[in-house]
Amino acid sequence: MADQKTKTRHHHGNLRAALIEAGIDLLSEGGVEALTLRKCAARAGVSHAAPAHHFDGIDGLRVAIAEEGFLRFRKRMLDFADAGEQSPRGRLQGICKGYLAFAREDPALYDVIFSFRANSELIEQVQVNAAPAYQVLRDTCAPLVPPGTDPLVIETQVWSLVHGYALLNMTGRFGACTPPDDAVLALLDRIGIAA
Amino acid sequence: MADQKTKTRHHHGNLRAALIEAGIDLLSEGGVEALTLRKCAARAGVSHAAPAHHFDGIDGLRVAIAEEGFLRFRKRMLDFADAGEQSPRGRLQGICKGYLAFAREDPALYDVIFSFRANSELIEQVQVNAAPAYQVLRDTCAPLVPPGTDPLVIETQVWSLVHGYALLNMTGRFGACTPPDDAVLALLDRIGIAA
DNA sequence: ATCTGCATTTTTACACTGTAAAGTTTATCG
DNA sequence: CGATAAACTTTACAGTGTAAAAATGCAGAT
Repeated sequence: MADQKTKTRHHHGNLRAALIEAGIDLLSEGGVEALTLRKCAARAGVSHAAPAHHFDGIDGLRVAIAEEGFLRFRKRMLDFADAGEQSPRGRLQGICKGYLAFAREDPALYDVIFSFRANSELIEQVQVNAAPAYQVLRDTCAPLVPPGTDPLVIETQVWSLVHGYALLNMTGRFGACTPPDDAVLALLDRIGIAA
Repeated sequence: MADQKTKTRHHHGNLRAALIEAGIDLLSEGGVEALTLRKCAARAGVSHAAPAHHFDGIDGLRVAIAEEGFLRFRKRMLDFADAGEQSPRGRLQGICKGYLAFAREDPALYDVIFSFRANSELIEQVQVNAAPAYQVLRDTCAPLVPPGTDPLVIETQVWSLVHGYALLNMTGRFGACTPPDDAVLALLDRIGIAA
Protein backbone atom coordinates (compact mmCIF):
# COMPACT_ATOMS: atom_id res chain seq x y z
CA MET A 1 0.00 0.00 0.00
CA ALA A 2 0.90 3.64 -0.19
CA ASP A 3 3.14 2.93 -3.11
CA GLN A 4 2.71 6.28 -4.82
CA LYS A 5 5.58 8.33 -3.50
CA THR A 6 3.78 11.60 -2.93
CA LYS A 7 0.63 10.27 -1.36
CA THR A 8 -2.54 12.19 -2.01
CA ARG A 9 -4.39 11.71 1.21
CA HIS A 10 -5.63 13.51 4.23
CA HIS A 11 -7.01 16.96 4.16
CA HIS A 12 -5.27 18.83 1.48
CA GLY A 13 -4.05 16.13 -0.79
CA ASN A 14 -0.33 16.55 -1.06
CA LEU A 15 0.38 19.80 0.61
CA ARG A 16 4.12 19.38 0.45
CA ALA A 17 4.27 19.51 -3.31
CA ALA A 18 1.75 22.35 -3.40
CA LEU A 19 3.89 24.42 -1.05
CA ILE A 20 6.99 23.86 -3.12
CA GLU A 21 5.12 24.84 -6.24
CA ALA A 22 3.74 27.94 -4.56
CA GLY A 23 7.21 28.88 -3.40
CA ILE A 24 8.69 28.53 -6.88
CA ASP A 25 5.90 30.69 -8.25
CA LEU A 26 6.46 33.33 -5.61
CA LEU A 27 10.16 33.37 -6.45
CA SER A 28 9.60 33.90 -10.14
CA GLU A 29 7.03 36.60 -9.47
CA GLY A 30 8.65 38.60 -6.71
CA GLY A 31 12.24 37.44 -6.27
CA VAL A 32 13.87 35.95 -3.22
CA GLU A 33 12.25 38.47 -0.91
CA ALA A 34 8.80 37.28 -1.87
CA LEU A 35 9.42 33.73 -0.65
CA THR A 36 7.55 33.44 2.62
CA LEU A 37 6.14 30.54 4.58
CA ARG A 38 2.89 32.34 5.19
CA LYS A 39 2.42 33.32 1.57
CA CYS A 40 3.12 29.79 0.41
CA ALA A 41 0.55 28.53 2.87
CA ALA A 42 -2.00 31.08 1.68
CA ARG A 43 -1.47 30.06 -1.96
CA ALA A 44 -1.97 26.43 -1.05
CA GLY A 45 -5.14 27.35 0.82
CA VAL A 46 -4.00 26.25 4.26
CA SER A 47 -3.29 28.03 7.49
CA HIS A 48 0.07 29.65 8.03
CA ALA A 49 1.22 27.00 10.46
CA ALA A 50 0.46 24.05 8.23
CA PRO A 51 3.86 23.96 6.48
CA ALA A 52 5.55 23.18 9.77
CA HIS A 53 4.49 19.54 9.43
CA HIS A 54 6.21 19.17 6.05
CA PHE A 55 9.32 21.30 6.29
CA ASP A 56 11.73 22.25 9.00
CA GLY A 57 10.93 25.94 8.98
CA ILE A 58 11.52 28.35 6.16
CA ASP A 59 15.01 26.98 5.57
CA GLY A 60 13.60 23.51 5.18
CA LEU A 61 11.24 24.80 2.52
CA ARG A 62 14.12 26.52 0.78
CA VAL A 63 16.05 23.25 0.75
CA ALA A 64 13.07 21.48 -0.80
CA ILE A 65 12.68 24.22 -3.39
CA ALA A 66 16.37 23.95 -4.17
CA GLU A 67 15.96 20.21 -4.68
CA GLU A 68 13.31 20.81 -7.33
CA GLY A 69 15.40 23.67 -8.71
CA PHE A 70 18.41 21.43 -9.19
CA LEU A 71 16.23 18.98 -11.13
CA ARG A 72 15.14 21.73 -13.50
CA PHE A 73 18.67 23.07 -13.66
CA ARG A 74 19.98 19.67 -14.71
CA LYS A 75 17.25 19.27 -17.31
CA ARG A 76 17.98 22.66 -18.83
CA MET A 77 21.65 21.85 -19.25
CA LEU A 78 20.95 18.46 -20.78
CA ASP A 79 18.38 19.90 -23.18
CA PHE A 80 20.87 22.40 -24.50
CA ALA A 81 23.63 19.83 -24.74
CA ASP A 82 21.41 17.42 -26.67
CA ALA A 83 20.27 20.15 -29.02
CA GLY A 84 23.76 21.29 -30.02
CA GLU A 85 26.71 19.82 -31.80
CA GLN A 86 27.43 16.31 -30.57
CA SER A 87 31.15 16.59 -30.02
CA PRO A 88 32.81 16.76 -26.59
CA ARG A 89 33.42 20.48 -26.91
CA GLY A 90 30.05 21.01 -28.58
CA ARG A 91 28.29 19.42 -25.65
CA LEU A 92 30.35 21.44 -23.19
CA GLN A 93 29.25 24.59 -24.96
CA GLY A 94 25.70 23.28 -24.73
CA ILE A 95 25.60 22.71 -21.02
CA CYS A 96 27.16 26.10 -20.41
CA LYS A 97 24.49 27.71 -22.56
CA GLY A 98 21.86 25.78 -20.63
CA TYR A 99 23.49 26.94 -17.42
CA LEU A 100 23.16 30.56 -18.50
CA ALA A 101 19.64 30.05 -19.83
CA PHE A 102 18.45 28.66 -16.52
CA ALA A 103 19.99 31.52 -14.57
CA ARG A 104 18.37 34.07 -16.86
CA GLU A 105 14.97 32.46 -17.03
CA ASP A 106 14.54 32.04 -13.30
CA PRO A 107 17.15 34.15 -11.53
CA ALA A 108 15.45 33.95 -8.14
CA LEU A 109 15.35 30.16 -8.22
CA TYR A 110 18.98 30.20 -9.30
CA ASP A 111 19.75 32.44 -6.32
CA VAL A 112 18.01 30.09 -3.91
CA ILE A 113 19.88 27.09 -5.26
CA PHE A 114 23.20 28.74 -4.60
CA SER A 115 22.25 30.59 -1.44
CA PHE A 116 23.36 27.96 1.04
CA ARG A 117 26.75 28.57 2.53
CA ALA A 118 29.44 26.10 3.50
CA ASN A 119 28.95 26.65 7.23
CA SER A 120 25.23 25.95 7.08
CA GLU A 121 23.77 22.92 8.79
CA LEU A 122 21.71 22.25 5.67
CA ILE A 123 24.64 22.18 3.30
CA GLU A 124 24.97 18.39 3.33
CA GLN A 125 21.41 17.81 2.18
CA VAL A 126 21.75 20.53 -0.43
CA GLN A 127 24.88 18.86 -1.74
CA VAL A 128 23.01 15.58 -2.08
CA ASN A 129 20.29 17.31 -4.09
CA ALA A 130 22.85 19.14 -6.17
CA ALA A 131 24.93 16.08 -7.01
CA PRO A 132 22.96 14.93 -10.09
CA ALA A 133 23.17 18.40 -11.61
CA TYR A 134 26.88 18.63 -11.00
CA GLN A 135 27.30 15.16 -12.40
CA VAL A 136 26.12 16.48 -15.76
CA LEU A 137 28.91 18.99 -15.80
CA ARG A 138 31.32 16.32 -14.67
CA ASP A 139 30.36 13.85 -17.36
CA THR A 140 30.57 16.50 -20.02
CA CYS A 141 34.02 17.58 -18.92
CA ALA A 142 35.33 14.03 -18.71
CA PRO A 143 36.24 13.59 -22.40
CA LEU A 144 38.19 16.82 -22.28
CA VAL A 145 40.44 15.97 -19.37
CA PRO A 146 44.00 15.50 -20.61
CA PRO A 147 45.78 12.34 -19.51
CA GLY A 148 47.54 12.80 -16.22
CA THR A 149 45.34 15.73 -15.21
CA ASP A 150 43.01 15.62 -12.23
CA PRO A 151 39.46 15.88 -13.62
CA LEU A 152 38.61 18.15 -10.72
CA VAL A 153 40.92 20.79 -12.14
CA ILE A 154 39.09 20.91 -15.46
CA GLU A 155 35.69 20.79 -13.83
CA THR A 156 36.58 23.61 -11.49
CA GLN A 157 37.82 25.79 -14.31
CA VAL A 158 34.65 25.29 -16.31
CA TRP A 159 32.26 25.70 -13.38
CA SER A 160 34.01 28.77 -12.07
CA LEU A 161 33.95 30.44 -15.44
CA VAL A 162 30.30 29.90 -16.24
CA HIS A 163 29.09 30.34 -12.67
CA GLY A 164 30.94 33.61 -12.26
CA TYR A 165 29.74 34.88 -15.61
CA ALA A 166 26.15 34.07 -14.76
CA LEU A 167 26.44 35.87 -11.44
CA LEU A 168 28.15 38.93 -12.88
CA ASN A 169 25.29 39.21 -15.33
CA MET A 170 22.71 38.97 -12.58
CA THR A 171 24.44 41.59 -10.46
CA GLY A 172 24.11 44.00 -13.33
CA ARG A 173 27.82 44.36 -13.49
CA PHE A 174 27.98 45.03 -17.20
CA GLY A 175 25.10 47.46 -17.43
CA ALA A 176 24.73 48.83 -20.91
CA CYS A 177 27.93 47.39 -22.38
CA THR A 178 27.29 43.72 -21.83
CA PRO A 179 29.84 41.43 -23.41
CA PRO A 180 28.48 38.67 -25.64
CA ASP A 181 28.34 35.20 -24.14
CA ASP A 182 30.94 34.15 -26.66
CA ALA A 183 33.47 36.31 -24.87
CA VAL A 184 33.43 33.78 -22.07
CA LEU A 185 32.40 30.63 -23.91
CA ALA A 186 35.39 31.05 -26.21
CA LEU A 187 37.66 30.49 -23.27
CA LEU A 188 36.18 27.04 -22.86
CA ASP A 189 38.07 25.98 -25.95
CA ARG A 190 41.34 26.77 -24.20
CA ILE A 191 40.54 24.57 -21.25
CA GLY A 192 42.10 21.16 -21.14
CA ILE A 193 44.44 21.61 -24.04
CA ALA A 194 48.16 21.12 -23.69
CA ALA A 195 49.98 24.24 -22.62
CA MET B 1 32.60 75.77 7.54
CA ALA B 2 31.51 72.22 8.03
CA ASP B 3 34.48 71.16 6.01
CA GLN B 4 35.05 67.84 7.74
CA LYS B 5 33.07 65.41 5.64
CA THR B 6 31.57 63.28 8.37
CA LYS B 7 30.65 65.94 10.83
CA THR B 8 30.79 64.97 14.48
CA ARG B 9 28.04 67.07 15.90
CA HIS B 10 24.61 66.91 17.33
CA HIS B 11 23.46 64.23 19.64
CA HIS B 12 25.27 61.08 18.80
CA GLY B 13 28.27 62.33 16.97
CA ASN B 14 28.26 60.66 13.61
CA LEU B 15 25.63 58.04 13.84
CA ARG B 16 25.82 57.17 10.19
CA ALA B 17 29.38 55.85 10.40
CA ALA B 18 28.62 54.09 13.67
CA LEU B 19 25.68 52.26 12.11
CA ILE B 20 27.76 51.13 9.15
CA GLU B 21 30.47 49.91 11.48
CA ALA B 22 27.92 48.07 13.62
CA GLY B 23 26.45 46.48 10.52
CA ILE B 24 29.81 45.24 9.29
CA ASP B 25 30.52 43.78 12.71
CA LEU B 26 27.16 42.03 12.77
CA LEU B 27 27.86 40.57 9.35
CA SER B 28 31.21 39.13 10.35
CA GLU B 29 29.79 37.74 13.57
CA GLY B 30 26.51 36.27 12.43
CA GLY B 31 26.36 36.29 8.63
CA VAL B 32 23.90 38.05 6.38
CA GLU B 33 20.94 37.03 8.52
CA ALA B 34 22.31 38.90 11.50
CA LEU B 35 22.27 42.26 9.72
CA THR B 36 19.29 44.11 11.14
CA LEU B 37 18.38 47.75 11.41
CA ARG B 38 17.32 47.35 15.00
CA LYS B 39 20.46 45.52 16.04
CA CYS B 40 22.64 48.12 14.37
CA ALA B 41 20.75 50.83 16.23
CA ALA B 42 21.15 48.99 19.51
CA ARG B 43 24.90 48.63 18.99
CA ALA B 44 25.18 52.32 18.25
CA GLY B 45 23.20 53.08 21.39
CA VAL B 46 20.24 54.74 19.72
CA SER B 47 16.61 53.89 19.34
CA HIS B 48 15.52 51.53 16.62
CA ALA B 49 14.03 54.29 14.50
CA ALA B 50 17.07 56.53 14.48
CA PRO B 51 18.69 54.96 11.38
CA ALA B 52 15.76 56.11 9.25
CA HIS B 53 17.23 59.62 9.08
CA HIS B 54 20.55 58.38 7.71
CA PHE B 55 19.60 55.54 5.39
CA ASP B 56 16.67 54.74 3.19
CA GLY B 57 15.56 51.70 5.12
CA ILE B 58 17.45 48.46 5.51
CA ASP B 59 18.36 48.41 1.84
CA GLY B 60 19.85 51.87 2.13
CA LEU B 61 22.03 50.63 4.97
CA ARG B 62 23.07 47.65 2.91
CA VAL B 63 24.08 49.95 0.08
CA ALA B 64 26.17 52.03 2.48
CA ILE B 65 27.78 48.89 3.91
CA ALA B 66 28.52 47.72 0.38
CA GLU B 67 30.18 51.04 -0.35
CA GLU B 68 32.56 50.53 2.55
CA GLY B 69 32.94 46.89 1.57
CA PHE B 70 34.03 47.78 -1.93
CA LEU B 71 36.69 50.09 -0.48
CA ARG B 72 38.10 47.25 1.60
CA PHE B 73 37.75 44.87 -1.33
CA ARG B 74 39.78 47.18 -3.54
CA LYS B 75 42.44 47.61 -0.88
CA ARG B 76 42.80 43.87 -0.37
CA MET B 77 43.35 43.29 -4.09
CA LEU B 78 45.88 46.09 -4.36
CA ASP B 79 47.78 44.88 -1.29
CA PHE B 80 48.18 41.43 -2.79
CA ALA B 81 49.14 42.80 -6.17
CA ASP B 82 51.79 45.08 -4.66
CA ALA B 83 53.20 42.26 -2.56
CA GLY B 84 53.70 39.83 -5.45
CA GLU B 85 55.77 39.67 -8.54
CA GLN B 86 55.71 42.97 -10.41
CA SER B 87 55.00 41.71 -13.90
CA PRO B 88 51.65 42.08 -15.68
CA ARG B 89 50.74 38.45 -15.07
CA GLY B 90 52.25 38.53 -11.60
CA ARG B 91 50.02 41.43 -10.65
CA LEU B 92 46.99 39.70 -12.16
CA GLN B 93 47.70 36.67 -10.01
CA GLY B 94 48.00 39.06 -7.08
CA ILE B 95 44.65 40.74 -7.44
CA CYS B 96 42.97 37.38 -7.91
CA LYS B 97 44.57 36.13 -4.71
CA GLY B 98 43.42 39.28 -2.97
CA TYR B 99 39.96 38.71 -4.40
CA LEU B 100 39.85 35.24 -2.89
CA ALA B 101 41.37 36.39 0.38
CA PHE B 102 38.69 39.04 0.83
CA ALA B 103 35.91 36.58 0.11
CA ARG B 104 37.31 34.11 2.61
CA GLU B 105 38.07 36.59 5.35
CA ASP B 106 34.66 38.24 5.33
CA PRO B 107 32.25 36.07 3.37
CA ALA B 108 29.15 37.82 4.66
CA LEU B 109 30.42 41.24 3.57
CA TYR B 110 31.35 39.72 0.24
CA ASP B 111 27.81 38.39 -0.03
CA VAL B 112 26.30 41.78 0.71
CA ILE B 113 28.47 43.46 -1.88
CA PHE B 114 27.26 41.12 -4.58
CA SER B 115 23.70 40.73 -3.36
CA PHE B 116 22.13 43.51 -5.42
CA ARG B 117 20.44 42.33 -8.57
CA ALA B 118 20.21 43.99 -11.94
CA ASN B 119 16.51 44.79 -11.59
CA SER B 120 16.99 46.55 -8.26
CA GLU B 121 16.37 50.26 -7.96
CA LEU B 122 19.58 50.58 -5.98
CA ILE B 123 21.78 48.98 -8.59
CA GLU B 124 22.93 52.27 -10.04
CA GLN B 125 24.29 53.58 -6.78
CA VAL B 126 25.92 50.23 -6.07
CA GLN B 127 27.61 50.33 -9.44
CA VAL B 128 29.01 53.77 -8.65
CA ASN B 129 30.43 52.46 -5.39
CA ALA B 130 31.78 49.36 -7.08
CA ALA B 131 33.48 51.20 -9.92
CA PRO B 132 36.82 51.91 -8.17
CA ALA B 133 37.17 48.27 -7.19
CA TYR B 134 36.42 47.06 -10.69
CA GLN B 135 38.84 49.63 -12.05
CA VAL B 136 41.64 47.79 -10.25
CA LEU B 137 40.80 44.63 -12.14
CA ARG B 138 40.50 46.62 -15.35
CA ASP B 139 43.86 48.31 -14.97
CA THR B 140 45.55 45.04 -14.14
CA CYS B 141 44.08 43.33 -17.17
CA ALA B 142 44.97 46.17 -19.52
CA PRO B 143 48.59 45.13 -20.22
CA LEU B 144 47.39 41.63 -21.09
CA VAL B 145 44.84 42.60 -23.70
CA PRO B 146 46.07 41.52 -27.14
CA PRO B 147 45.98 44.14 -29.89
CA GLY B 148 42.65 44.19 -31.65
CA THR B 149 40.83 42.55 -28.76
CA ASP B 150 38.12 44.30 -26.80
CA PRO B 151 39.45 44.77 -23.24
CA LEU B 152 35.99 43.88 -21.96
CA VAL B 153 36.45 40.34 -23.23
CA ILE B 154 39.61 39.79 -21.22
CA GLU B 155 38.18 41.47 -18.15
CA THR B 156 35.04 39.38 -18.30
CA GLN B 157 37.00 36.17 -18.58
CA VAL B 158 39.15 37.00 -15.57
CA TRP B 159 36.28 38.30 -13.43
CA SER B 160 34.03 35.39 -14.23
CA LEU B 161 36.72 32.88 -13.40
CA VAL B 162 37.74 34.26 -10.03
CA HIS B 163 34.24 35.33 -9.04
CA GLY B 164 32.78 31.95 -9.82
CA TYR B 165 35.58 30.14 -8.04
CA ALA B 166 35.12 32.28 -4.94
CA LEU B 167 31.39 31.60 -4.91
CA LEU B 168 31.73 27.87 -5.49
CA ASN B 169 34.04 27.76 -2.51
CA MET B 170 31.58 29.64 -0.34
CA THR B 171 28.71 27.40 -1.33
CA GLY B 172 30.66 24.45 -0.06
CA ARG B 173 30.62 22.90 -3.49
CA PHE B 174 33.93 21.12 -3.15
CA GLY B 175 33.44 19.77 0.34
CA ALA B 176 36.31 17.59 1.39
CA CYS B 177 38.09 17.42 -1.96
CA THR B 178 38.73 21.10 -2.53
CA PRO B 179 40.90 21.86 -5.52
CA PRO B 180 43.92 24.08 -4.90
CA ASP B 181 43.59 27.69 -5.95
CA ASP B 182 46.27 27.04 -8.55
CA ALA B 183 43.79 24.86 -10.43
CA VAL B 184 41.96 28.02 -11.38
CA LEU B 185 44.73 30.58 -11.21
CA ALA B 186 46.70 28.55 -13.74
CA LEU B 187 44.02 29.24 -16.31
CA LEU B 188 44.76 32.93 -15.99
CA ASP B 189 47.99 32.33 -17.87
CA ARG B 190 46.00 31.14 -20.87
CA ILE B 191 43.91 34.28 -21.01
CA GLY B 192 44.83 36.88 -23.53
CA ILE B 193 47.38 34.84 -25.42
CA ALA B 194 47.10 34.25 -29.11
CA ALA B 195 45.04 31.25 -29.98
C1' DA C 1 21.58 86.64 25.26
C1' DT C 2 17.42 84.81 23.89
C1' DC C 3 14.51 82.99 20.55
C1' DT C 4 13.19 80.63 16.61
C1' DG C 5 13.98 76.95 13.24
C1' DC C 6 15.38 72.64 12.14
C1' DA C 7 18.01 68.45 12.18
C1' DT C 8 18.18 64.59 15.24
C1' DT C 9 16.35 61.25 18.08
C1' DT C 10 12.65 58.95 20.70
C1' DT C 11 8.20 57.21 21.39
C1' DT C 12 4.36 54.90 19.78
C1' DA C 13 2.01 52.16 16.67
C1' DC C 14 1.13 48.71 13.10
C1' DA C 15 1.67 45.05 9.61
C1' DC C 16 4.32 41.12 8.42
C1' DT C 17 7.25 37.21 9.42
C1' DG C 18 8.78 32.79 11.77
C1' DT C 19 7.79 29.71 15.34
C1' DA C 20 5.89 27.26 19.24
C1' DA C 21 2.00 25.15 21.80
C1' DA C 22 -2.45 23.55 22.27
C1' DG C 23 -6.67 22.20 20.27
C1' DT C 24 -9.53 20.25 16.31
C1' DT C 25 -10.48 17.58 12.46
C1' DT C 26 -10.05 13.47 9.69
C1' DA C 27 -7.89 9.44 7.71
C1' DT C 28 -6.17 4.90 8.73
C1' DC C 29 -6.00 0.71 11.01
C1' DG C 30 -7.06 -2.83 14.43
C1' DC D 1 -17.04 0.66 15.05
C1' DG D 2 -13.64 2.80 17.92
C1' DA D 3 -8.71 4.09 18.90
C1' DT D 4 -4.79 6.17 17.30
C1' DA D 5 -2.05 9.18 14.86
C1' DA D 6 -1.33 12.35 11.21
C1' DA D 7 -2.75 16.75 9.20
C1' DC D 8 -4.35 20.98 9.99
C1' DT D 9 -6.16 25.21 12.67
C1' DT D 10 -6.19 28.41 16.24
C1' DT D 11 -3.88 31.20 19.31
C1' DA D 12 0.01 33.44 20.96
C1' DC D 13 4.53 35.66 21.04
C1' DA D 14 9.03 37.67 19.76
C1' DG D 15 11.55 39.98 16.15
C1' DT D 16 11.65 42.83 12.05
C1' DG D 17 10.77 47.06 8.95
C1' DT D 18 8.43 51.25 8.66
C1' DA D 19 5.58 55.28 9.35
C1' DA D 20 3.90 59.22 12.14
C1' DA D 21 4.00 62.14 15.95
C1' DA D 22 6.33 63.93 19.88
C1' DA D 23 10.44 65.37 22.24
C1' DT D 24 15.22 66.91 22.28
C1' DG D 25 18.99 69.93 21.55
C1' DC D 26 22.12 72.51 18.47
C1' DA D 27 22.73 76.82 15.17
C1' DG D 28 22.17 80.91 13.56
C1' DA D 29 19.36 85.20 13.54
C1' DT D 30 17.52 88.99 15.92
